[in-house]
Amino acid sequence: MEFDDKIPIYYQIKQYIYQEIIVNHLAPGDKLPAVRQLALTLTVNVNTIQRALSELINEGILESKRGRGNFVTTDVATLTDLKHRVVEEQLALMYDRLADLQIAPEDMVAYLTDYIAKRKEQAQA
Amino acid sequence: MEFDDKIPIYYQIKQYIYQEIIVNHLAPGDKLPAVRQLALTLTVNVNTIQRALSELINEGILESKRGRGNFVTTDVATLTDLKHRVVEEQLALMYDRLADLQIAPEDMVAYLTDYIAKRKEQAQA
DNA sequence: ACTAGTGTATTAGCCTTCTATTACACTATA
DNA sequence: TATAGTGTAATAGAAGGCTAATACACTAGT
Repeated sequence: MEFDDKIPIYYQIKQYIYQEIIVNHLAPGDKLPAVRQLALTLTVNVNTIQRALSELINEGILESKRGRGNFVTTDVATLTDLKHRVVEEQLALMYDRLADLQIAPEDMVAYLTDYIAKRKEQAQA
Repeated sequence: MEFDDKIPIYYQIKQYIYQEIIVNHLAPGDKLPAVRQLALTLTVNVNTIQRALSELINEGILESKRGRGNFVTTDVATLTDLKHRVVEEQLALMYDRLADLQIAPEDMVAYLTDYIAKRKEQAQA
């Protein structure tokens, strides 16, 4: 996995796990890989994994069962909240950044449409 | 100015200056505030300002004139490149993040439109 | 020449993040 | 009951970013 060296790795791992849950690669009740395995896979230290997981546990996203593993919460309400929160955060980020660049809301849609067309072209080439 | 504590301050200052140039608060040839003044205004250390500025100088966005000040380059080509680069980077960021969340390109526009509508409502309230 | 305003450089210290290592605690199962 | 698999905790050290303080170098105007 590639990390942005401007943002703490533990923080990027949190966001990655959010993602895995949101796109249902990790379903409610699923067991996560063992911390040592995650550390190998992501080529980071166990402590860094642990830091990310412990925050997710505090947020109620994961549940830790000592000696057995870490599991995605079965509280579905928490997970649907998560999905809404994350998607909206991404939209807000982009909206605010483009607004800072003095792009009007109406124009943002046009910019995005153009950009999507460009990506489609590139994908074909 | 507010900074995101997950991202280096010097880096956020660079982006802020990009912005000021793109929206024409800083025009080609303009003199920037003195480094000590910028440090006061943004409530950071002079060294942090200096780090941001020296990178912008390396990138050809700014020109330093010792004893006189820092100036926006008069090379207009560099500045129009900058604008394209920054806007496209923001779009790419959002596109990739939403793609990671398994939102199809066609749906991104709908999501954005909805979000803009939501912001408009909030603005009125 | 002096002085005020400017950029630049260097040092020391603090904090956070990340790594490496070791140890401990619990669970399941052979 | 031993052992393998799991989470948890604690320490020490390296690296990067930020601050504070001081000093130096150049420019313009008096």
